[in-house]
Amino acid sequence: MGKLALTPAVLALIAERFKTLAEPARLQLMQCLRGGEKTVGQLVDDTGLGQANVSKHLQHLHGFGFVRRRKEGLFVYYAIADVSVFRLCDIMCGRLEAETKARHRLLKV
Amino acid sequence: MGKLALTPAVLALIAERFKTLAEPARLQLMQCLRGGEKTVGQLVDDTGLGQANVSKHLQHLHGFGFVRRRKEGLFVYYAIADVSVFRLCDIMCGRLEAETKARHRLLKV
DNA sequence: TCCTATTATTACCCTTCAGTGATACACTGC
DNA sequence: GCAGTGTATCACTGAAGGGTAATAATAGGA
Repeated sequence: MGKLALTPAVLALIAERFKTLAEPARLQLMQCLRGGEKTVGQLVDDTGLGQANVSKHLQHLHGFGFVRRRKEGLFVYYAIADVSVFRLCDIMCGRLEAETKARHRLLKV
Repeated sequence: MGKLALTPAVLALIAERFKTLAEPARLQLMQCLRGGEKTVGQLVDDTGLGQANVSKHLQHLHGFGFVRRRKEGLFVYYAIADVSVFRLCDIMCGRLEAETKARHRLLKV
């Protein structure tokens, strides 16, 4: 594993960050930002979520360093701050596929 | 990214799995299982969590394929079913360290 | 069979948090 | 200044879920 000792305190920090990704709305926002930086309004339109809701989720993502923000006039542009998120999702997708295959095996046997 | 299309439905499934890891108690259990399979009682002793609590978390982890179980007499042995969890934690640890460094830079500048 | 040990389940309390409408704040142009 | 637009915050509600004590289910031994 990494260099950090996985004390309960560190595990709590890690859990906190997993929790940030454990929300469909936030994953949807990250997904929308894959194409490049976007304003809050664009994200509201693209996701169909409420404006207050999007703003709150963006604060959350920003607080944990998943996105960065850039203010330009009236608009605030948000962008992915760290591509590691997609590696995380990749691994989870791999698990999903493995689960599906396992279910298929169970049904066939 | 992976081969799966990241539709809202798939994102919900991914979020569900992140949520499973978004709990210090469950991470602690996984961490305890790194040394090899253990009984519920051993996990209760090692973590200091309540028996009902541990059992519930194990059901949760098992439901999403993070651990596997083997019954032997009175005891039930649980073990890690998929090492990808540790890759996920590794990435999160990397993010943690990056955050710490960023904070240091902010304090020094 | 009865007793004991291990694990799972139930019922409950309580906290956390997503979603929302209203409102406040920030910026631009008139 | 004022009006209008984009974003953030506040206050509130309802649902989801963790922790726990009590109880049930399961297995082994006397």
